[in-house]
Amino acid sequence: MSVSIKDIARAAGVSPSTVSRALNDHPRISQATKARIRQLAQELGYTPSLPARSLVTRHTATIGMVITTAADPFLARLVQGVEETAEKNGYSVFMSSSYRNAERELEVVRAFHERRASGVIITGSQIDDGYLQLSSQFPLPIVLINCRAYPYSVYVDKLSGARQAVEHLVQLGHRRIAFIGGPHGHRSNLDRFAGYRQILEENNISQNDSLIFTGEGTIESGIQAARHMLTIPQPPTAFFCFNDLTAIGVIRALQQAGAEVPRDCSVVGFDDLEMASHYCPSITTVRQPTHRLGQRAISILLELIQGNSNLQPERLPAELIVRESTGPVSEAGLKPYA
Amino acid sequence: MSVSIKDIARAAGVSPSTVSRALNDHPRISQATKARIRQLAQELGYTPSLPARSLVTRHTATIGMVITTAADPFLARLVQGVEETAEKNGYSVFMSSSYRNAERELEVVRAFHERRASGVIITGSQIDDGYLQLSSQFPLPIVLINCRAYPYSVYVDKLSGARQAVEHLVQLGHRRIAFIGGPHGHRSNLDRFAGYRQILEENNISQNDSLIFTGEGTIESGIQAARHMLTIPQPPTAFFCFNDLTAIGVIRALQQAGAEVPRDCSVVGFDDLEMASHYCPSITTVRQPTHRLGQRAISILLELIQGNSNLQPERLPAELIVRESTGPVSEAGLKPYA
DNA sequence: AGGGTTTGTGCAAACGTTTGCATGCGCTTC
DNA sequence: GAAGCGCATGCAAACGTTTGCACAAACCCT
Repeated sequence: MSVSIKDIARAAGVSPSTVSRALNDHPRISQATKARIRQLAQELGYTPSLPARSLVTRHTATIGMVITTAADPFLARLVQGVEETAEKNGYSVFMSSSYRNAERELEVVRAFHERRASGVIITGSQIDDGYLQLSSQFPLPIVLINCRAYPYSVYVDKLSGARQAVEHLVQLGHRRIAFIGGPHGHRSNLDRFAGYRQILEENNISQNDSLIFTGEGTIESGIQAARHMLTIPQPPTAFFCFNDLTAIGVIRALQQAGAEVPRDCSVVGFDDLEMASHYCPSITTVRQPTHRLGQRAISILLELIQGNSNLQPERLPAELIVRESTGPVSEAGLKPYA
Repeated sequence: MSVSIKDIARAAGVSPSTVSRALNDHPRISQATKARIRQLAQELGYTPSLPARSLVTRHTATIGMVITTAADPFLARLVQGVEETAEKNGYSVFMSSSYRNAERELEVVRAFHERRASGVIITGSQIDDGYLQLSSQFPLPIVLINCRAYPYSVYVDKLSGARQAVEHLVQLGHRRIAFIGGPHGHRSNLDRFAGYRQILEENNISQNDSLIFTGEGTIESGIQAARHMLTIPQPPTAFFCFNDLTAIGVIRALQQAGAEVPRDCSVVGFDDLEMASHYCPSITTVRQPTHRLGQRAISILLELIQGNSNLQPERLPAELIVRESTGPVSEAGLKPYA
């Protein structure tokens, strides 16, 4: 249907190869012919067919990106970081969502490979280093974000982020600090928990299992966590949450129970969503360098595409952002319901 | 680099066409051969090349989706709606972001066309019905979301949504209702404003220009709007906001100024972000049927792809969700600063 | 036993590009 | 004025697939 190089050739009275060369600015085509052909291409509304071209050049100039879901605030600057560098190197970036579903994730990677994408960047992978086994099925470069078990990856040092967050609470005088975790077994959750435990230990605070809660990283599960913590005999004076959504849920539930944050209880989130700085109270949180994360991911992928496979997981630092949701431990604190 | 149909043919001692037919389950290939070839394809890690196939079938099974930015909460269910129906019909959906930049939007559409996508769905278009002029440059089906000036589109009836919202405020007794608009000149903004004016008029409330504010649809601009409204002699008793982010900004600024929502002032948003139901107070807002919006957009696109061009813009209803941020008008109300 | 049908496979063209090589032409150079 | 050269262009193969047509072998029916 679309107009092809042959149509232009016919209209210009030259061969298809001349048209191709003219459009690619080949030195051995006369200026006159180039001008004429370009004019014609313009008039006929010609757009080259990348599939056809890629067949011979073996290059699609396409990067696939697997995201969890289109509305994840974590993606905003990350995708931007990827796109900026990709564009500079002549690649286009296309996204497709996995919904954190392993089957679907593989389906998406397969879709990219079928289209012969030059490489793939994956966030929130459910497969993780399983890709090492799948390399014959997916013989294209893959870079993972926040999976340090896979050799081609960038990850944020969440252990250090968690340490900073909990240390901040300890320095404010808190000793009964709840840990509201995320989906069970996830590495990023383990890192946060490890940081939490390390700081408690370093400060000779004994770990109290009733202060550990396994959530899902949603507002809803934050609400549940806080409500649960209000039922135990000695409620915590501070919450260290898996992410900002959880923190929002916690704050919400505490406020509904009549408590004030941070007067009666401190809350720390993780991620630094845009919302975190605008919530009421604004939320103390751990920021991941998402833009840089994207930049590094695409850089590693480009290296991989160029054949350099001598790479290691790259670590990026996390940063504590102190805002209004944390304050000195209070004497009153939370009153348990019952 | 990748293994091709020819490699399998060589290994199986048959011709490439037999391999192709075997893999496509052609009826005239013996079961024995099919089994042997499939086995081989599996072992060699063969994945068909869609670019090559599409060249002859003239079908890429690919839908492009232009989004504003990967983190727009508006996209969550919309993309899902698109993907579900697309998948059922054998298409994959890929997204790329325009950042609300006209130049970049065209670049993305061009990228999809170069890759011979079967069609494109665009949200937040800066070009709008300009695509009618560009149809020779982009001879592929395009469906716009929320642009009713373009014949192939689905849009939400924001006029009605705005009317419901403002009427709700009027029924609560409010008469000094501020309108905090979005980016100037946008159609969706005009609709909201029209609904606002209609309801005022129908209730014999004279329009007061000092209660009109042009914002940008961000939290920040909501903050500015509210701060400004606190400086005028007779502050509003209610805010009708362009979107939920603006509403959050407004609420935030009011609270910082010592006011309580909804006791001293009511606030209505637009969009029903997940956050809206979890903010404190939870936000009365207008919900767009985003999932349905996506479903209808892809359905129209599929029609278009099948050659049915006898279509009209389709309208979907908006729905008012009443929550905590609105209440009866108070006697005290907001006190102007100065 | 001979014609017809069915069954399984291969040949070759085509899709829209790119690109190495060949070719034809006009110009310079001795 | 012939040889050589550079310039502009065309021919044809190739990329990985699909598919109409041809073909050969095996089967069936009378």
